[in-house]
Amino acid sequence: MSGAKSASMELPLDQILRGECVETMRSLPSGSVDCVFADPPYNLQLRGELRRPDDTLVDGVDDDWDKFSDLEEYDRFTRAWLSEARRVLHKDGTIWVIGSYHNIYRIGAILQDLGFWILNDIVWRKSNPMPNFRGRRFTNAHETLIWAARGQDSRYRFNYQAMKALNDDVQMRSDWYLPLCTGNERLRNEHGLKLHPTQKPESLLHRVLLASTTVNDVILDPFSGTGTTAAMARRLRRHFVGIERHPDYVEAAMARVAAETPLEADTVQTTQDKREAPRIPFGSLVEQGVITAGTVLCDKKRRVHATVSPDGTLVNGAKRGSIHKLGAQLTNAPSCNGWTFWYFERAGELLPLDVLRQETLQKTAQV
Amino acid sequence: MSGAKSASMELPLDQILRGECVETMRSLPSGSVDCVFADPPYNLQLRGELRRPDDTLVDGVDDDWDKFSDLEEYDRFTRAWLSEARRVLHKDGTIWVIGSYHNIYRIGAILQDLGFWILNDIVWRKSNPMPNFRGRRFTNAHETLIWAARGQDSRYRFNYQAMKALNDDVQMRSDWYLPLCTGNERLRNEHGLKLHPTQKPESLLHRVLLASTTVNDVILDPFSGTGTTAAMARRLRRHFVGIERHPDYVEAAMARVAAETPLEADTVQTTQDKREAPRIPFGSLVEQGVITAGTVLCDKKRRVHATVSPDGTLVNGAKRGSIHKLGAQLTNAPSCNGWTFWYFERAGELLPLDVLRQETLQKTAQV
DNA sequence: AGTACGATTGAATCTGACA
DNA sequence: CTGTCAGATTCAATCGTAC
Repeated sequence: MSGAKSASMELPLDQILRGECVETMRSLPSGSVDCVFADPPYNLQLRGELRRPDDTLVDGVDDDWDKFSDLEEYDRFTRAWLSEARRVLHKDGTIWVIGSYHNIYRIGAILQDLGFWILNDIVWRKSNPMPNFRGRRFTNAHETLIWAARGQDSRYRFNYQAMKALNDDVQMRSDWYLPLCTGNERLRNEHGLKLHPTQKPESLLHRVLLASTTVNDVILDPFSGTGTTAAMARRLRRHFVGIERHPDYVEAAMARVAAETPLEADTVQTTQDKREAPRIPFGSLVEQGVITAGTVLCDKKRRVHATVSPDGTLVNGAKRGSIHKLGAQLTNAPSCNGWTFWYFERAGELLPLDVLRQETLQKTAQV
Repeated sequence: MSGAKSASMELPLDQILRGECVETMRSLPSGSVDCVFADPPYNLQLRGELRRPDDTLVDGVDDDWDKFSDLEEYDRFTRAWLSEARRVLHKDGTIWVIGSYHNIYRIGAILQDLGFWILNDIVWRKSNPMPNFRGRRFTNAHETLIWAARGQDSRYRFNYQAMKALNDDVQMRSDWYLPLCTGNERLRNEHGLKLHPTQKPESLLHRVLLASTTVNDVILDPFSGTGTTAAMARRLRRHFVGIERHPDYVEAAMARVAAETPLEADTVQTTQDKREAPRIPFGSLVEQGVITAGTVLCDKKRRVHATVSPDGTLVNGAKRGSIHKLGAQLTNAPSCNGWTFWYFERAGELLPLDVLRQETLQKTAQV
């Protein structure tokens, strides 16, 4: 993506801006960020205090920033910041919003109303959730992230192969199993108490950024908090713009970012999608003599055959076409990937054409 | 609960009523059912045909009942049936609604607007979801159920101990891992094709009814379909009222219910489901910082080396792959167990990766 | 009878570059 | 805007058939 970078010179890059989220976003140029990650107030409607079975008090979220008089006010607030976020987002960009059942249905509906196009909802399954102390409901063991493109026709980024690699070579699913942010990772004040009530784990942002952004992309976090998004952006060599109202959080987040060492440029690279690899026309392999005209190809089960022409087309009797077209035609399929359909013989072994393409790619990449 | 039973004499008990859902609900007395389970149209908005990589066609949901002109029409429809459902529901009753990201945010917001009080959202994690064939999104591997009381002050039923027993004596969480409805359980027509495109698994309704109703309670299902709710109600000795528009489905559902034998009253709460085997992808260790990107691994005799990438692949020169694939490649072996092949250094000692996996497993035993 | 392998299938908002 | 075409893309289960 990074179509957004041309406008990025006006962006205050790699900073946490202290200010109200909507007002501050108004100062940012339109279409200037590649991705938004937002962890807005949850509108938790806790009635009174909550105690554990041993009578200790649960430190719930009761900060002022999480208080809204009613659903309508929460909706107005949500519509305001999501509208600004959409303006600032590049047309091919995506947005992530995390929430719980208290607020995620308001968020999701308003996202759709504003024209965002939902791509997935992701369930963050907590390995160590807080138990339900009263035994009146199911243990609330997950939070929901909505991942949406700016619009229905956005050509958004999804690093499919990197996600697949991250999950032992099977497709990454919409349910993610990750622990809460605890221990050393959790920022604490001078009394050893948690600095922020809802600090998100780095592993969550690591996966979000790895899935939907690339190196040097700009990520906007309008509710920056302790700066997990910013820190992970720096670690993964992305850029960030954070917005945060509370000066203590701004300070803590910038210190955290400063302590973060970016990964080496060559180790931050992930498994590439084939769509992004340089395209090699089959004909160029014939030109380069990687495969010679006259070679007879067949499919894996040697049911159909074809001969390579000097112009890179294949010939079977009166039929002629690209490796894809002829493969589709001979199998009566609507389409065909000729690279994996056609095989050639080398040292008595049947190998797919794709092997030749990979070998050529590696040779040219070394230069 | 069963506070609803006084009014149940006017209810057509244990029948599937043929008719439109809103109109038919109007004929039911107010406050007369203890629980509602609803599986409304999802408004999928599929745009074209979809083929698997092997060129077979995916049989998508293209039924007329799932077509709406726009979100506004879907919202009107949703508000209408949820309003009637709320009227028919006893003041201490609860409602379950299942959906996907296409519709669940509309549903959740309207539930809240109408005064329902959300108790949990439940994630049905599918053990065998359909993959994402184009590699453009995460595998859509879950659906969401919202569980809500009629109002904030409802004294609703939740069978906490039964749920705990069902879950090996630990609190039941909000994420449920259950297979799709397939095989013999799936109703089929005379051609062996699925009778209904979206039949829900019995295990799901089993858990829903066991959690939130008691023997002899009345459950209303306004989108009855193949009658999974009705069948499970009968099996668990509850009563049901179904509503279904299509006469074929009404007939099939009633036959299905007739074939269902109620459990003996004393065995109703003994069913137990299997647990999921724990699996830790190597990539998740990178995400969680158990091992950091850039770390150099080697084999036991330090003959080959590789560097850890952020997506959990290993890199050696131009070669990249999972811990298993790269190990196999570098040793020219047909396969390789990367967990025992690769070693890292800790306190001057060379330890296999498997040590990290074991340590992580112990810390976060998956449910 | 038991095992091996192939065919089938599931609520899916499922491509993108270039002329 | 439309049209064309290269070419990227699947996991878990169940069921039927062959051996």
